[in-house]
Parts: sequence; structure tokens; C-alpha cells
Amino acid sequence: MDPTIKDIAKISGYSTATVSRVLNNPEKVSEDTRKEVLKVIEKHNYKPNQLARNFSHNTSNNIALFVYDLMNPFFTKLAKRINEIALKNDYTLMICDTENKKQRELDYLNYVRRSKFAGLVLTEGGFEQPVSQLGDSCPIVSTDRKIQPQSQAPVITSKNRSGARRATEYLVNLGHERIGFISGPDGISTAMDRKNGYKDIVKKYDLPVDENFIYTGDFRRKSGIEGLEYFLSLEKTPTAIFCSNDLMAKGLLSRAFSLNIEVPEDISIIGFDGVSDDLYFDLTTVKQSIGKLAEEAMDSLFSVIEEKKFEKIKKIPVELQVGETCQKI
Amino acid sequence: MDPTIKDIAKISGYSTATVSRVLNNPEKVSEDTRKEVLKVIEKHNYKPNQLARNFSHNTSNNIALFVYDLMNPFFTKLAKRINEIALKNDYTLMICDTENKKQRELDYLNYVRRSKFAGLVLTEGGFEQPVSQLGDSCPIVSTDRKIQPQSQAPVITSKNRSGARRATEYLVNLGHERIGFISGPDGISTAMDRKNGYKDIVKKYDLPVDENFIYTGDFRRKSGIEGLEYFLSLEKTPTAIFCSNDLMAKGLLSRAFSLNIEVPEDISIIGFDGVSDDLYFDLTTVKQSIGKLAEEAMDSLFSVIEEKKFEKIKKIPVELQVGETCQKI
DNA sequence: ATGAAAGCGCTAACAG
DNA sequence: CTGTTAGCGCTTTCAT
Repeated sequence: MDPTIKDIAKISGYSTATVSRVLNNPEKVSEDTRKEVLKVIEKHNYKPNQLARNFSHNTSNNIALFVYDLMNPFFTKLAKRINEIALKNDYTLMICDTENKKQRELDYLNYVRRSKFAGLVLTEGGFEQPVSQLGDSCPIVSTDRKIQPQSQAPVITSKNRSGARRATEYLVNLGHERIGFISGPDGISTAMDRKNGYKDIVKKYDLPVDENFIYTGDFRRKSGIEGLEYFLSLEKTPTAIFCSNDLMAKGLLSRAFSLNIEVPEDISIIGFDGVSDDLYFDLTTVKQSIGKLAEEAMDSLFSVIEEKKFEKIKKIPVELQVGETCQKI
Repeated sequence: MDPTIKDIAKISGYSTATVSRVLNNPEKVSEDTRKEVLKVIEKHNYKPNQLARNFSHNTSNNIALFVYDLMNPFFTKLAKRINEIALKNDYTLMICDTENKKQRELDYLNYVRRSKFAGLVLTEGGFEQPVSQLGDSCPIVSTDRKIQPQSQAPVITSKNRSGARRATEYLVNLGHERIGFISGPDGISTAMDRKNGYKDIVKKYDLPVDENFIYTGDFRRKSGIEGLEYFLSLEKTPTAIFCSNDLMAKGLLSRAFSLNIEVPEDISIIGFDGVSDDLYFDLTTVKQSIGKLAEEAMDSLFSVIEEKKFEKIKKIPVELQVGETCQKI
């Protein structure tokens, strides 16, 4: 049986309050006492019961991260980075993989509430209302997901729209005019932002494309495959395709490969995210700084937790990473 | 402020004990009472405080999963599947990404202990002793990781050795003799098992290879790249390479691609895991059943938690998945 | 079937 | 600087 604080108190001859102070406010205890108590703690390998601590404080030291697909390397990387930061700050991270299931999300939100999580990091996802159910019972920060406007939670987001503009314009500068776009799902703000960035450039240069040049996918690999097939079925096929995330670009590339379509000779491809280091050739893509995103998000979250002030919205720059999947036309 | 059980008791006119029973042992409460209490609970949107509950029980409903690299899709998939099972059984999962850092592992173990986790699922990892530090304070099940022999914890593992034999023999049957092997790190039992399976076949057919045909990697992508480069530097290069996991196979394939080495025309490649669905061509590989692994692991864990009996060791079959990266010679 | 009350381990307000 | 003590919200034993 693990020793409790009472045991340590009894053995060391001090009160539980003193033992507690040794652990939490060592400066309030005399040097000698501290040493004595610590010796007893060591000797009996005493570890404070975290459950009791949490209960006593009525908050846990847990932070939740909501993602809708942990298999997406963007989220995996984000999770890893956020976990690191959480640990460094004596928090612990629970990854809540909603798998885009509303019930799952609700269950998790409930759990976060009932377990008095210290904080919650949202990422883009399909559902809006559920979060509001949390009320203000838990500090929230949102990365990429625009939550309801009246919410006071800070939002950290990459410059999706300007990144998409940059990518599209890059293709234009290479001489492309018939540029296809594979979008993420409607209703997800990053998807919309990127689509709008694309449209901005279409308009700016008055490109000869219409709505048929936009294929709406779901940010998964398979959408890239289907997207390519769709574009190939058009009468006038595009000379370049901008995939609004890397996963779809990967799907598309693999399909192109199996169809013996050469990239970039036959068609130029550009992605978004910058998480695909496992490709056979360098994907040209718009790279998000996941590290920066994570840091700023956690920074903001800690500010909310500690009730310090914070910026309502932070935009993280993105950068065009030129690979080998686009060429002049 | 969230209502507590006391509030509900007061409002409904019953005692806290009754309210508690309504929630936890409804059968011990009369129908009428139950309905009344439930109505009050509904009305005030009462959610039992999980921290108090945990504290009262002196266990949390958390299960920990230790992995050393969440970016490895094998672990990501395993984590997803285990998470699902945990949730279905009213547990919650915390993924502990040790990143192969000893201190990280120690910290997590400590946390698991202090927080009275309901259970712990281990996967292969570099360190042995740390776990023992837990003592018997928490039910453990191990997938793939052989923990110290005196441990009573159940071990769930794929048939690594016979899978590796199968793969190697497959290459032999295709006419290959100079078969290279890229191993995982020494000290990891799955890596050793696979290596031994390879060696079994080398011996069985008396293949003309020596220790130089074994390159020791670390299960990461980069090892595959380096492995290929190593083998190409040999005087007599192999006609086939068996990579002991898919990630390394992917690395190798991408390097081959950029070196204009044709697979399988120039060299046959086979992997292990069966998690690479995002390749440009089908990797021939030994497929582990991650679903089965997860299910059996959780099954065993629940048995330990509930102090039911369990099998000490379960071996999960693997299956050769023939793709397009091997050919007759 | 229901209630009273003790107790889980720790923290923190208060007193000295 | 240190001790006493009251609670945190829920579960559970023991009465009734």
C-alpha cells in the first residue's frame, strides 16, 4: 500500500500541513524541517496521490486536445508538439480523437467538463454547437477552428487564405491558367479560407475556370484520388491542381503514378500543410509552421488559465515550399 | 457553478446516498424515487464530478498507452483502435508518447502511479527496468514488449518470428538468394524476433549471405534510406531486401525511386506491419492484425482489472500480403 | 428502499 | 514556522 501524507506526517513527527507545504510551498518551511521531511518522503518513496490533489483543487492538470483524425500527420505532429509543451509545464495531455462523430465529440466534451480539465485545445472540426455546451467551465483555445463569434476564446490560425493565394499565384506565374482546386469540406473554416484564397487569384487574373474546377473533398487521402479522376473526366482538363491539403495531394499523386501520368511533366501539383516528408518526390506545398501553431496555442491557453490577458487572434505565417511537383508551362 | 450531489439531494428531497444510487445502482432504488431524482438531475443538468468519483474509488477510469513514436502509423492505428475499445467500456485513454526518452517514460510511469490509472498498455520500447518501478500498483498488459520474465502481466504479440520466416522464404521461393535484412534496434524484442526469423531461413537454405547482409536500423524511415545506401555500397549487392517494418521500407523505396532504381525490376522489397496504405505501389509486406492486437490486449487488460483469469501470452497470426514490390529472379 | 455518517488524501484558512 | 481542522463531492457501510 502506498504511503499517504498522514503516514509521512506521523513518521516524520510533523503535521500533514507541513508535509504538504514541503511539497508545494517549500519556502514556507524551515530548512531543517524540510530536509527531515524530505528524507522520510524519500525513504518511503511517497508519491502524493494525484486524484486527491485534483479533487482538492477541483481541477485536474489535464489538457484536452480535440482532433478529428489522428491519422492525419498534421494532427499527429501537432499533438506531439502540444504534448511536449504541456508536459514541460506540468500538464498532461489527453488526445480526444473525435473521428468526426458528433456523439464522440459530445461524450468527450462531457468528460472534459466532469473531469474539470485545466484546458481545452480545439482544432478544426465539423461541429459547432457542441463546444458551447461547455459554457465557461473550461479555458479554451482554438487552433484553426473558428468557434462561435461571441466566444471569448483566443483563436490561433495559419494564414490560410493568403497561403492559398500564394500557391495559386505561384502556378499562375509558371504559366498555368486552367488550375483545378480540390477543396476540404464545406463548413470547415480552413477549407473555406483556402478556397477563397484560390478564388481571389482566379478573379485577380481572370482565369478561364469556373465552378467545375473546384472539386470538394474531405481532406482525406481518398479525396485526392477521386479529385484527380474527376478532373480527368472534364472536357478541358486542368494543367495544374492545387490540393488544399497534403493528404489529398498524396492520394492524387499516387493515383497519377498508377495512371502513368507524369508529375510535373503532365500536370503540376501543389499541396498545403507541409507535413509530407515521406513522399517519393518533394511535394511543392504551402507549409504551415506546426511548431509555432502549437506554441502560440499553448501560450494563449496558459494565459487564459492564469487569467492573464491574451490576443484574441493570432495569425501564423505560412511559407511556400518549392518542391518538384510544379513546372513551367 | 455546477450543481453537486448535495444540491440534487436537497432539491429532490432525498439523501445524497439515494441520488448516488440512482446513478450507480438504479436497481436498488424504487421506480418512483428514481424517476423523481432523474427529473431533478435533468432539470439542473447535473453531471457527477469525476474527480470526486475517482478520488472516492481511489482509481481513475484512465488507461495509459505507452508508445515510443506516435508518428509511426502502426502506433497511431493501434492507439485509435485501443481508444475506441476503451471508450466503449467507459474508460478513457491517455497516449503516453515516450519518444524513446527514458526520463519521459519515467515521468509517465510516475504519473500513472500517482493518478491511479486503471490500466496500462505497453508496446515495445527501449527500456526495461522503469516499468518494474510501478510494482503491482496498476494492471499491465504488454503488446509486443516482452517485459521482465517474472512479471505476471499478459503479453500479446504478433507472430513476428514466423512472419519473418514467411517473408524470407517467400523471397527464396522467388529465386532470391542474396537477401539483405534491415533490422530494428537491438534490444527490442520484435526486432530480434524478426531478425531471428530471417536468420532461420538463411540457415535453412544455407543462403550465401553473412552478417554484412544485416543492416541495423531503428525502425524509422531514415533507416530505410541509409540501409539501401549501405547495401548498394557492398561489393555483392542483394537482389532483395527485407525491411523489418514498413516505415523503413518506405524510406528505402523513396530513396530507390530518386536513384532511379526500379522496384521490383532491379530489386525486390518486402516490409513488415501492413500499415502503409499510402504508397505509390503496393508494398509486399507481412501484415499484422492491429485490430486483433488491440482487441486481445484490451481483453486481457480488462481481465486483469477485474481479476479474472487470463492467458499469459497470446500470439496473433500475421499474414503475407503480396503487393507489387517483389518479383521472380 | 432509504438515510446518516464516515471516510477517501490533500489543501488552505486560521490560529498560535 | 507549524499545527489544527474543515472541507472538497462522492461512495458505501450500517442502521432503520
